[in-house]
Amino acid sequence: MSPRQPRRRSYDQYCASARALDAVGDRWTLLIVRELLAGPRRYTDLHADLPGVSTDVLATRLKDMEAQGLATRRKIPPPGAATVYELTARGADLLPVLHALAEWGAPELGDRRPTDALRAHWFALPLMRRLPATGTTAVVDVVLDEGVFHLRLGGGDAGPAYGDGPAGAPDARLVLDADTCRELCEGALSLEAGVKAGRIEVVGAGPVATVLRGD
Amino acid sequence: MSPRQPRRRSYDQYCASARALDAVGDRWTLLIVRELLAGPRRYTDLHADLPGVSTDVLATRLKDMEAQGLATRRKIPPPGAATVYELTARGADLLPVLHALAEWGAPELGDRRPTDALRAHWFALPLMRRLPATGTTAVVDVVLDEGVFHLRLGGGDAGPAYGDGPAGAPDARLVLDADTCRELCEGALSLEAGVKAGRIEVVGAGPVATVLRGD
DNA sequence: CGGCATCCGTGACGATACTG
DNA sequence: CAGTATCGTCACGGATGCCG
Repeated sequence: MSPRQPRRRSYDQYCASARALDAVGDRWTLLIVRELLAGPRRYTDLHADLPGVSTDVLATRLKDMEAQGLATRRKIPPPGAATVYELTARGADLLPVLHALAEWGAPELGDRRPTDALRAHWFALPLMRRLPATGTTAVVDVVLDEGVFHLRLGGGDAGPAYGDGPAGAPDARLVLDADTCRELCEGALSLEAGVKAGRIEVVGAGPVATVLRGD
Repeated sequence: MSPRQPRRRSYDQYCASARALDAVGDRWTLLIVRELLAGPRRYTDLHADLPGVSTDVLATRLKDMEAQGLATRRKIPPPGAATVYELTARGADLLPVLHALAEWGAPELGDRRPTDALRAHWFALPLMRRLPATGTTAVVDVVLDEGVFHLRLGGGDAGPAYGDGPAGAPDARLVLDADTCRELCEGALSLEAGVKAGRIEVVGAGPVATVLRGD
């Protein structure tokens, strides 16, 4: 019966980095993690936000991730009866890996190529590192033409630190365009300078909005 | 003439993490970086310390990394006239990525499989994060049955933070076996407990050795 | 001997079509 | 909606050969 999975290709090295790459080094795997870090996702949503991945590869990766304890399948019963994929705690622990990749990759962004897909929440990872500390946990909505997502700042312990699901009232709201967002991520533009130049609008009256404005 | 390399396969996503994976997401690339983080290496050395990589893939990766500005070729003129590969500053900036991968992958090490290759310096990355802060820059030699490597602690700015090249007199020396080293990396064993149990020997009289002993 | 280039068999990948 | 089936192509791994 068991079709004897022909043994996933391993580096066969007794090395922590090589073991990590055995688990998540396959093409598309870390990008699936990036998507799931924003919260539970349906198969079709994943396929839509990962342009270029073929259906069978996506299905295979999700199965592998499940078998390795990185993700789980779950049925949601309410009206929107569907199966969603969700990271386990072990899978969510990959956040620092994606953070490091995003920080290193931000300078490679450059100008947007005509073939480049774009989703608003892809800015979440590099952006988080560029925003000032808020002291306490704060939720910031980021609004771009391409979409909206929210960041949870200051509280790195409980679950994913960004998402685009339903949110309560945020502590502040940031309105900007994709190019401004890129300059922020690269560090070429400071939040304060962007606000002064009128390229970034900070909405909100609370202390978090005040900190973001740089006052 | 230009054979028009059919364009390296890209994710075509305007996302910092995806751009990073475009550059270093290919099989073997990050492991080559791991090797070069220890210092300049010859082609043959790389091939020897990356068991399983085929000669053409290694040559192709090195050429890609050179084209992308991650590594350079250099001739060393003295008696050992050979060409060595060396990371550029941009390539060395991948250290946090490998750190994050190593930290995540350490719990996956488990028991050593009979097929697993092992090199002493593969412990350098996860081990660095488990050693106490030394205040000032310190060089620690780590001695295992499989080989020796040294760590530069406390001074993360100047060049690679580990290596196995020729070293001057270290500030301290750590002697242990591979299994003890694994438990240290996983956090299952503290340095102090290992010393008390006689599984780790700390050699040296200076302040760094004293800190490592946990006094 | 170090540093690849070439050839070949296998498997992973990408696109499309189709199904419960 | 959530995949499975099929197929052509390309990347990978292993072995060998060439060349300074």
